[in-house]
Amino acid sequence: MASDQTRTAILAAAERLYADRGFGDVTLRDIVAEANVNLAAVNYHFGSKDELIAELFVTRSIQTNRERLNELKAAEERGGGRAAIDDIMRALVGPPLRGCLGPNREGSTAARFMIRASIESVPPIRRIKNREVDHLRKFAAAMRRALPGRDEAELYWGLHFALAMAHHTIREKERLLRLSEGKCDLDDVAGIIDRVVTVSVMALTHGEAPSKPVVRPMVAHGRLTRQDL
Amino acid sequence: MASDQTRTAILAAAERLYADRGFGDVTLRDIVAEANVNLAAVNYHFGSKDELIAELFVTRSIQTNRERLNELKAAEERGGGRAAIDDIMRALVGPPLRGCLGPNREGSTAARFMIRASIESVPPIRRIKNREVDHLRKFAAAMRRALPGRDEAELYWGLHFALAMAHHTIREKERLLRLSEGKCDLDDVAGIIDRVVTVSVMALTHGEAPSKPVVRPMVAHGRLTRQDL
DNA sequence: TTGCTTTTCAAACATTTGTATGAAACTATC
DNA sequence: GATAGTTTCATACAAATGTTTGAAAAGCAA
Repeated sequence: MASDQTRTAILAAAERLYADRGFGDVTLRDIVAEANVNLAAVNYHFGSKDELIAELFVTRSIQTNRERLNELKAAEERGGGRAAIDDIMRALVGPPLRGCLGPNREGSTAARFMIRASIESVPPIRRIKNREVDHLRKFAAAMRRALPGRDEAELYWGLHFALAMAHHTIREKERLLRLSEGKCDLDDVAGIIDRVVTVSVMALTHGEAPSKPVVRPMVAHGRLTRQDL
Repeated sequence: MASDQTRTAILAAAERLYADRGFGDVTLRDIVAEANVNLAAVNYHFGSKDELIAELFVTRSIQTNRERLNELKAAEERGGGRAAIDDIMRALVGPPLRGCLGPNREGSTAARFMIRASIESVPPIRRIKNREVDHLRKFAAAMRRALPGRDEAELYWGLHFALAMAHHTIREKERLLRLSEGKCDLDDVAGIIDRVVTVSVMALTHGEAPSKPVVRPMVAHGRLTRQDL
């Protein structure tokens, strides 16, 4: 078996170009030029352009999903089989937020690619995203265990809003930065995660005390804290 | 001056096709065929394909923005110059949610077009969305008056999260429906607006009592209510 | 009608695009 | 080192697409 350095070079070049210029503006010829390989190599190694994009996206998605499930599992073990709702939401929104935001990730091609994939929406990526429902069901199940007796629809709305805040922050971070004239610190990823988790849990428990205080103890700037009850 | 029925026919056909099949799958030839006009008519009347898309989107955007500002103005008059935070958030998320969701809007081309524009993201639409910041500043100003002394960043985060929940609900309504197996009622627009407003206000006031109870008094299914403090 | 502007039309343009082909180069196994 | 399988390469293909053109048609004012 030959070294698949051509395959790898194509993947790296494609991810970089898509991240920088978007899916609409990058052609296969751009990619092979960047990767210094022949035009036909893409179809030889991946079958088609769409399959190349799909492979890029599933790779990163699997990464995020694995981190999510790891965090969920850890939280469940910590809680003796039943994770606290805070930790569940944190496991849900933490990985994608950490993966896409933050100053350290500034130059990360993977991060910029995932942001791009969240802004633009091309058919191969949409197809993969549609399969995400099965993955989310695991979180719905954990939430059901954490908040037994709670109306099912409420759980789904809470899950939905948590993803809304996380994804919208990733997708619209430039606009939020511009709107707030820099007052919102998009580099403080931990603080953002706390924010999203806190609001999600508030939405789910509608104001009741959470099962326990939010885990992360301190953040530099004034972020949301629970001061009710 | 001739009747611009050709212009109008193109706009209608384009909006319908884009709404149904997305921006990526619809060509100028599809549009002119649907409108029963000549291919060159698009460039004659609009200059380019992108300008046609832009005109479609600005028309609908202006509609939403006007409704928002009307609601905001009404709320400010009700409050003697200072609108309650609930009403501000409601003015922000109500119009787009009402415009895109609900069973009555099922067949509305405008609604489906705006949903599509929120899912796919093409350059001409992105350009227009970037100008939306000025519009949002008016809401930020109203929020500042409603919650004086509050940290500026907190206000922007609340605004950001409100938009996140509203837009994400519009954009991912099919997925939420599938994930919840129909348990989340996407046709109950008023209930959804209440939900988003309630959570947004909770995020902004982090658990404190709101300036007044949420306006809408009753909804059929069990939705979020404030029971804290 | 005459003359001028606006609008429509068929046709062609000029690229751009992803994909396919068939030969050449390379690699590894016997 | 011959052979079979794999990979690379230059090139061609074929189709789609937004845009342009120049003439014909339609409107309209005098």
